[in-house]
Amino acid sequence: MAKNYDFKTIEKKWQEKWEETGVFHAKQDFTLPKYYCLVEFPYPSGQGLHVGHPRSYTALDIIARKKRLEGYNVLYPMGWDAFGLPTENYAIKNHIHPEIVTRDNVAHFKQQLQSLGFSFDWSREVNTTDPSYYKWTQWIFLQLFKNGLAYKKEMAVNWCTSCKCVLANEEVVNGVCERCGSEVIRKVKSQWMLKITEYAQRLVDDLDSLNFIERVKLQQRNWIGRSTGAEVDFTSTCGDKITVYTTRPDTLFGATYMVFAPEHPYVEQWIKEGRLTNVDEVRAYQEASARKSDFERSEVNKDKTGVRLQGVAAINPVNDAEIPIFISDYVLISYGTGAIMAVPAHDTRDWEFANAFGLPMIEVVQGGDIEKEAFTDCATGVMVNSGFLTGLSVEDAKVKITEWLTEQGKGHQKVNFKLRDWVFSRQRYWGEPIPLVYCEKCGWVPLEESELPLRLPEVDSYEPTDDGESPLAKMTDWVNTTCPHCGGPAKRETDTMPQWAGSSWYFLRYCDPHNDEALASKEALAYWTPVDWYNGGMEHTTLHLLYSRFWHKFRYDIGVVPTAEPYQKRTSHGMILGENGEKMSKSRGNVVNPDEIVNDYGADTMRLYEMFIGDFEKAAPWNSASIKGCKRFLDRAWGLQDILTDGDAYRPELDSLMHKTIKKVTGDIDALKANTAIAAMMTLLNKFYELGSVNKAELKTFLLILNPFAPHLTEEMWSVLAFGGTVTDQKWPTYDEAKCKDDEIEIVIQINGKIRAKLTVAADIEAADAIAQAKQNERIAAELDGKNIIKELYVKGKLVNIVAK
RNA sequence: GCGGGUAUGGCGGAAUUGGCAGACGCGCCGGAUUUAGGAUCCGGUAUCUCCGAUGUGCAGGUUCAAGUCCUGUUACCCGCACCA
Repeated sequence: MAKNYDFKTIEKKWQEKWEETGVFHAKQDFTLPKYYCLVEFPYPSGQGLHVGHPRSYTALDIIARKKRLEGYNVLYPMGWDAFGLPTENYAIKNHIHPEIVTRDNVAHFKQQLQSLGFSFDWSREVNTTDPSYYKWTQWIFLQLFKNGLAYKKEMAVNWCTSCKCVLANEEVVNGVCERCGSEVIRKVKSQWMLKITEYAQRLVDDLDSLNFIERVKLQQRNWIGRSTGAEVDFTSTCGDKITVYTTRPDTLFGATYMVFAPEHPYVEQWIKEGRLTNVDEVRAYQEASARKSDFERSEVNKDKTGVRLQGVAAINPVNDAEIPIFISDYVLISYGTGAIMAVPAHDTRDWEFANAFGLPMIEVVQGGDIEKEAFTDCATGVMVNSGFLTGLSVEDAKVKITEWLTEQGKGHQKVNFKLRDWVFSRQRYWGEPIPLVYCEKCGWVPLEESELPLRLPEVDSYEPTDDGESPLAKMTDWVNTTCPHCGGPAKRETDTMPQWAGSSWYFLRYCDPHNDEALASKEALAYWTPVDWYNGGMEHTTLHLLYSRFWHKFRYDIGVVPTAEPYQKRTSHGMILGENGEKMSKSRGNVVNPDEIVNDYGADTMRLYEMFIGDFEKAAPWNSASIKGCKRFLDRAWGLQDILTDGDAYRPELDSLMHKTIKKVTGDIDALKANTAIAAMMTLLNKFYELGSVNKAELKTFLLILNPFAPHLTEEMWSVLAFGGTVTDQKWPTYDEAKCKDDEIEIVIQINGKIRAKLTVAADIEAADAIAQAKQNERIAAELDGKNIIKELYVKGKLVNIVAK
């Protein structure tokens, strides 16, 4: 009898051996076929690893290990996205430098990851807080700045009252801070912005060429929010040109009023020019809406409010009709032109507003009942009351009116995006310093590239300030510097970059992590990029994933990288929930600690369980009891040693099952269906025990296909049984398609679609024979007695169905 | 409100093209072994009025045949949310 499998000793032994031999280091040989597997590098929080992390890491570890056995030069790296607020807050609270906190957290995370036996290439570990790393983050920022894609702007931003920091639009969820859940208010501040909107079109279009799961593509498309419509120029009664954006230019004849966002510049202008007769009322409304948070402003089912601008009206270019102008906060200054033409008969919001204010409606598309609700259907309606558009379909009318507007010089087709520019500065300490200085004479001036990295200075206090200044602002020695351009006195930018900066290019650094001359060498980038398979969380779809695609496209444009897209394939894992089906959290008390699982059951069991838990893409609740099944399976696999016999070929009775299992496991790994791959291996193992033996050829194959899932146990058995070398030296087993088919199959015989008998027949039996044999069956014959056969059919390899009355 | 997804035993979940629903695992029941507990091994396990019928959220439909396709509907989850 083999001794019990001592996972603690054996797993440690192999982990040390892998580290010692560097067997998982990507090879520097650029002639080999390559495969780049990537998982999102973690933020090394003080809490340590969450059981959710290994779900993603194990899935791609399986891919990486299999690809290596298939002969690929695999890059499967790991690193640390280590800038960020929790570290800074912990540092403030405990009076420890964030660098120390980061170092300790990284050490803990690394030890935890290594205890799970992932085949990461640790020689390429990167850390975003390392000056030799953020040197290149700063370098990329400088290129953005030099190319006009970074600009500073005074604007209303999202301000987290607890983090005391600006948030990107993407970081505000339901009006509260994505990170801490505190209230987010609007604050006017001068901010660094990145022109992601300049790439909106390409970010949408290029999705088509990528192998991303559909829900990721869809979410990015919706977030970018492209719409095609027209800009139409109205005229004010005092001669100003008022441009509005609409996706329904066909309804132009139905415009009965116009609405401006309260912040629209014409309001200010007309007040100055003394054209408005109700200035007090207008001012009051402007102030009231300015006080509201974004959240209040966007609350659903809110009654429409607004104020008419008395003294000025707009003139419709298509029929010279004079229509009133209102300001209302349902029109946003940040989208389109900040002004709309209102067509209450055919737009729900305009309909509500018109009803609240008793404004007239003109039906211009027939087909609905505008007394009851706005008729917004574009597909079925016919134009009415619309001059030269009358009688056309909506689609034709759109084309015709746009042509007309263009000819008349009163408008043109226009594409708009919901995506807004990226608010890039943060008023915090623990981030990359922005390498710019402000000179009274020269304005914003970039540091010389030779000055990079611009290191974070030591500060006395990391406390954020209530006035919205970065803690760095207090470091006058650091702030006061000289202008690289004119040599005069200048001040450094004291805001830092958001956490998304370092993660927008880390996958490039892995290709060549120790390069001093460039973010990575051209040769390494040409060989390794794009990433072949990237797995990560859905929560990053409109954050990290979108930001890094934007940065990558920019780098492509300036010739730094060889591809327009960073990631060829993107998948996303479901969350692991607590045992009660709720999200794991400290406050719910349902957190599972991965260290305990590894300690009690071993890394291989943990890996196997995380893959067996369910559909990889879906959320799955943790179940402590089920882990036992995985442990049992591995113990039984270990026990195969006791029933091992000689044999260099699969035994005939197992031949077909062996080939089928290889096929199933191979296909399922590629399709990210580890759960059914494991089920197939369990079935095979059960078969070995049922037969009471396994021969060498069979066991070798079994260990090879199990290896990516349970690398420690399989290596140990391979070694103990002296199969030669290590599993990592072997080739992934192949299967013979012909042998995956059975000679004899069982088919079902149905009468009127109900199963009445089963029959074993040759796999290649002809339909007529199958039906004939079916009818000879006693039971079938009895059932058919006295009935008329209406129809007989044979589905190859499946069933015979006889329809009879 | 808009967009997307999900719904299958006591539980987690299987089921390429419509073709034996419930693979695999957990749990449970029975047995063996064991001083005992645990572990292990063997057998069983959708439901019911049990030689037959019924069963994949609910109601219809198409088909020889529906978890799978179509129409309607409910519940839950995720994303967006006055984007003109």
